[in-house]
Amino acid sequence: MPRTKEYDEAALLDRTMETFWSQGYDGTSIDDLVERTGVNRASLYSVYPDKRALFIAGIKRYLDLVVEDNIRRLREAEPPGEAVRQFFLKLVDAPIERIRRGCLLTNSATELGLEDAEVAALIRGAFRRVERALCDRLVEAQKANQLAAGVHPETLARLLITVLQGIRVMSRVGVDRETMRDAVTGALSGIASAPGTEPAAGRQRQRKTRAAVKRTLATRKG
Amino acid sequence: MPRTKEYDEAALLDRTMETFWSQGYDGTSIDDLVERTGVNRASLYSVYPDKRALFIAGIKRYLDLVVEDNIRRLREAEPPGEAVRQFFLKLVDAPIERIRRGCLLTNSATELGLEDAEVAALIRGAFRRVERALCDRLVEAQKANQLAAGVHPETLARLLITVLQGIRVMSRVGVDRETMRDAVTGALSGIASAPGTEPAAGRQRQRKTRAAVKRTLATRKG
DNA sequence: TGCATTCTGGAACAATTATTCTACAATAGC
DNA sequence: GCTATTGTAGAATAATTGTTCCAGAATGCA
Repeated sequence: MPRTKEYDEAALLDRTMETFWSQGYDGTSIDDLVERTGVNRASLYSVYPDKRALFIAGIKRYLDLVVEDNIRRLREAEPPGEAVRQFFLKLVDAPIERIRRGCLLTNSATELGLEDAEVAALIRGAFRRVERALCDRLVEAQKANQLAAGVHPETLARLLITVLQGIRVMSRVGVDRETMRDAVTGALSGIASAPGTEPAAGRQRQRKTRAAVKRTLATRKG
Repeated sequence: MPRTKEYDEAALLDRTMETFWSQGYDGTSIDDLVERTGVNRASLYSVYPDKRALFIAGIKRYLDLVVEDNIRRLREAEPPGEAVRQFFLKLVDAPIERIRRGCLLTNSATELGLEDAEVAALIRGAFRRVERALCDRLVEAQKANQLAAGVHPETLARLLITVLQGIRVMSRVGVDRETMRDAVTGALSGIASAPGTEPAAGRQRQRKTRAAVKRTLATRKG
């Protein structure tokens, strides 16, 4: 009986997610969404009761697509130590536009805080899922002798999600890659960098080459 | 000749800073500022040309008060390793309202990104100042044998500002203190916890007591 | 006591906001 | 082809936004 829809629901979700991701919650107007999704105002409101619902749908889309994809990458790469390492190196070596966008969860966390309890819970849940995935791989890495025996995987995993969030903040305001790479290097110092290699005792690994130190000092002046 | 002002400029700045800190840039209206500062709209506009200028004034106030105070604490405490340690422990043990507010710089970084180049530069500058202060103390700590010789202070300093930002994100959405304390513990694992004590080799220090592990596991379920 | 000058309170304005409404268009089954 | 039903386009609404304006109030110096 009804007239058929002219828009694609998946595409609508993707565009909604992207818009909130780039512009934030307050920074995105319904008009923006109408324009970016190509879907009419009335149609938007026929599916979602209000702006907040659209936002939550965008967040959930982000969880399903971006976060789950990251977790999959983390879980599937081998060996485990290298999976964790590559996960963080990719973070700072991503294309510049991707870096500048940051993370929808990080951006929403600071923008909304605990103002919206449901959103906050979604964000905390995602942090936990990533933490758990990191922890699992660190346990494996330790068994495979890619992580120093004295390290507590849970503690390191919690350091790592924190570093992840920190990187996302700094990358938003154009902090240089070298600084972020150093942060990652420091955080990963307990993990063997070459597969199967005995990990260096703790932070020994993070000593720089002379060239790297020079680069760092040069950056200082700028 | 003129009529005397009825408001206090320092108080105006403080209230402006606090309002943007709690509510963000987009989340704060001029009406909010009029109400919270007690200063009339016309008076506000007679001193600052627009909302953005008020915001930048608030940011600068934050730099002068909060950031400088943090840096002073970091620079003056002794011994150096303990100064760094206490700096981060205080961060996660702060009163709950303080925790929930997060950091004006972190919040602004994710909200505005590079949209406003001047704001972004102010934020990056502050990050750099803190990083430098951390680095200086780490160099001292290393000389005093409170930091393992193999650790590169600059690298660790960069890890630490990143962790600082990450904590500020997670504390906004109510991540439990235990998680954040673990992150800090992990980040500080190379620093001797008792003054004058030989630092543990790298991450050895972060092994938990049995009680702490139990607490962690209990948290998992909730 | 004036008068120039600055501050203050709030009205006024135009733009933008989220949301609702109304008129119309397109389809599916009769 | 009619009609019930759903989608669409955009006008309408009411609230809020940042900003400007104006009439009056208070001061310091002549």
